[in-house]
Amino acid sequence: MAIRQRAVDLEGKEARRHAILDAAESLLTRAPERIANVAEVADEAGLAKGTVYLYFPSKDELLLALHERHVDGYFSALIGFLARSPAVAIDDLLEITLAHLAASPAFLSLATRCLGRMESDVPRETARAFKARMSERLASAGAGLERHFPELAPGDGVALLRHTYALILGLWQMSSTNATSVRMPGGTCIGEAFAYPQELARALRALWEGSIGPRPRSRERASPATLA
Amino acid sequence: MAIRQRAVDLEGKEARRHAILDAAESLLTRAPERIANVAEVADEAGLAKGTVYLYFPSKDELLLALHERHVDGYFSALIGFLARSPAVAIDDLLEITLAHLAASPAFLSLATRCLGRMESDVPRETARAFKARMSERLASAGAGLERHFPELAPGDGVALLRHTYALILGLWQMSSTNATSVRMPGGTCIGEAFAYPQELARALRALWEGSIGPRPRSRERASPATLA
Amino acid sequence: MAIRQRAVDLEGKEARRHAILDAAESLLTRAPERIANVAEVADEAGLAKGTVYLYFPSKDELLLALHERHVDGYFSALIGFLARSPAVAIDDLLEITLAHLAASPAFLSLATRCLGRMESDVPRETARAFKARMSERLASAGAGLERHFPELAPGDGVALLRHTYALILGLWQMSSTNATSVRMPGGTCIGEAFAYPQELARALRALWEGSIGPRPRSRERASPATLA
Amino acid sequence: MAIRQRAVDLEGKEARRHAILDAAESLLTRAPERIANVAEVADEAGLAKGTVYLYFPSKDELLLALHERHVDGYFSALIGFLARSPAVAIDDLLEITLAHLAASPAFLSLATRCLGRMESDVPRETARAFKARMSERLASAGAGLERHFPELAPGDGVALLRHTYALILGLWQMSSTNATSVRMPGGTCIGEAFAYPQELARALRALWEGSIGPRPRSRERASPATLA
DNA sequence: AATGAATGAGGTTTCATTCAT
DNA sequence: CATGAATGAAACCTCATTCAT
Repeated sequence: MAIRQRAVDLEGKEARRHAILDAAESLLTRAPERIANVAEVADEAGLAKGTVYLYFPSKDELLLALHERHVDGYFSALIGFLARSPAVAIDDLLEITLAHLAASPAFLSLATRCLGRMESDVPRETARAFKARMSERLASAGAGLERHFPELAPGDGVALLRHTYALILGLWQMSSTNATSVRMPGGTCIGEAFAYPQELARALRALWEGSIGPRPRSRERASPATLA
Repeated sequence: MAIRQRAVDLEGKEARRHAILDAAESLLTRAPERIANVAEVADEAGLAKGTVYLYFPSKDELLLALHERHVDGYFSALIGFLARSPAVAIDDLLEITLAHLAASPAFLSLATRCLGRMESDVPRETARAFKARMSERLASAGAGLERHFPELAPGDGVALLRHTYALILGLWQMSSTNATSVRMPGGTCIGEAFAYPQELARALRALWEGSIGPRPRSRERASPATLA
Repeated sequence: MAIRQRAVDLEGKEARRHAILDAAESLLTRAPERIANVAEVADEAGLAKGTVYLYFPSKDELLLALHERHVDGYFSALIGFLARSPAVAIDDLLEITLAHLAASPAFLSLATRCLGRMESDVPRETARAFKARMSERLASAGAGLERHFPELAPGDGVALLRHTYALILGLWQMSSTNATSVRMPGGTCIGEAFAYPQELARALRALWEGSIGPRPRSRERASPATLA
Repeated sequence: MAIRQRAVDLEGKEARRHAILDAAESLLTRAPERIANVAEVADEAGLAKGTVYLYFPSKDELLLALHERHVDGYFSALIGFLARSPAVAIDDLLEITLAHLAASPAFLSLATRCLGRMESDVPRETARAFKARMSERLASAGAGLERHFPELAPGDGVALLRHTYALILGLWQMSSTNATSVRMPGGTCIGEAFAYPQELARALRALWEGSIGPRPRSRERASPATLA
């Protein structure tokens, strides 16, 4: 009974934690050019400002947790797919990636900001813990990758995923100029800018082919799904 | 806090602008975990706070200008090297890249923060202008690259450089946790982290080989110069 | 700088709002030659700077609110008197006016500064709202005036009050030269200046007689109460 | 020769002084919602910032000098008219007044701001000197007025003018809500606001009639010239 | 546990004025 | 005389965090 009560409480706590993250995500998606303050997040979650601090030790940790939820979703999908599928092609991974970015419009924008803040404002220990969890995910997904691609020596899978994620991030930061979403109008380039999804597809294919050797492009997915 | 000399002519003004950037850079290098405020920068430059605002319209623009100076230095070196050299190997480019990062310890840290701020705080027009200048540099260096690598179709050079720079950035952000410099003690990994220079070399080589085909490694530069 | 008590209910909040205005008024009265900054006001109220901003959106609005409290007091007294008294003589109104100015030494000085700022710095909408509330008060008091003076056609009461207030303001501005209060030593003129209360009495009497016809001076109030 | 040279210099100085005032006036008229800074004034006058300080000891004194030029123009016109005309009617004075305000759109706006600043920021002595000069003008014009209106006892003319000017000022401050000019569209009232020229005419007539007795309205000038 | 009032450090920017050239 | 670069005081406001209720 006491245990059950505690479980209920824990469940309730976790649910509220997620509600707060949902609120932050919602605000971030709705107004991507700015980062909401704690009062707004609390308000959006239907809570008082102080309550947020019962669930997150600081605003930075809240944002980091939201970012981590994004990352988690992405890697879960990746790991799940690798576990499920008998055969995996590069384009499959690309598709999953782009689909995820389209589904979480705030992902890269938040990632960029979180990483920017981690450069200075986030406490060392917090950042370390975050990196550690990130490593675990990478290791897990990397192992899955290695199962499918015999070309990959042990450890090469993690590295490849690391490079992949680095490209996803870095390319976004070069393309986004207060860009609100990854949606591209018809996939066309405007001016000097470039279309993020197309460019990412291109870069990742080069990276992967350079890592595991040239792959024949799967015919039916010749052009990657346009985002959004 | 007396001025050393008034900047009367255009030349002197440019010199003072650079002196302010030098001051900012110096502070950034000395204390990488925080970003100095304008008063500190002014002080470091031996000027008054208001004087800084004669040369930069805002603190953000000051930081962006410093970042741009870094970028400029890197791409100038790249372009210069491509123009000078009869033959260019992948390892040459890698070496230049790593050398530059080692010479500007604040480069990637600042880049990360600038990009983080550009996601929200920097005025749209400022960010746009920055991206435009960045594009020019990329285009110039990309053209140089295409002259050396006949495998590259027109436009592929710029894209490759873009991907390169994206990797440099993204990988840094995955590795740095309040890391102060790219210096690595003996090149060994500590804990979950990974050695940035080695990892970057590996990733770039994959990217480049995936883009322009496999290259034999030049023998005399088998291992990239360790950063310092 | 500890708080005395938290303002939890609406009543307490209103009280705190007034406490802040009291603090501002106190500072203004004590040092009329300067306008305190927000930190000083907060300090005087025993609050933190930020707390002031919980009650007033900006410093200008704080000052305007104080000014409005002055105006409100004056017009309330006027309206109350008009409602209470069976018969009203010009000298009664004059007396109320002068008494109020004496009781609020900061009134006209603040009014002058507020109006000066409204000419430029105050946001259009703020100024508009202020004027609207001012109009209401004038209308209310004007109606009361019309009830007592049958000579006044509908609408003439408001106009007369408007002119009255204009004279009060304008004459103050011509007389005050860093004058701290309306107190005059013995009512005598010094140098080129003139005695504000006497001059105001004279001007208002002319205005009113020009508006509602000549009135016999009430004998027992031949000379207006000297201000103190 | 030396004298002539000096005279030329003095003339030149005076001319430049006026050029600076012209510049300030021009800016004030062009953008009435803000007060230009010294750099802008200097720029508009085709001079350097520092040069302005060779002709005016401070910005406040510059503004005050401009304001005084306005006042001077108004009283000169008044005095001139009183000296020239064999007979003077109230409407004549009203017309001159309104014409002047229309010709100097920045007059009252600047006056309001100057008086607001004099309440605190202007040095006591500067303000005193300004008031003294103002008194002289009033005395001179007041004497002229007394010559035309035998109803006025000695000293009453000055007082009447003082009250007149006070009404002009005070009424303006009650009407202007960032109003840019005294121009009124067709003389109609909008909302709670009132038309400054009409209201001023009404108030001044009441004041004057209360001071010198009822006057028959001159027939041909039944309605005062609309401003603009 | 929840609230939201209070805190106050923290940083940016403006601009009148000075003074070296 | 003229310049305009340099100064630096002055003031505002935000918002993450704390803590009394």
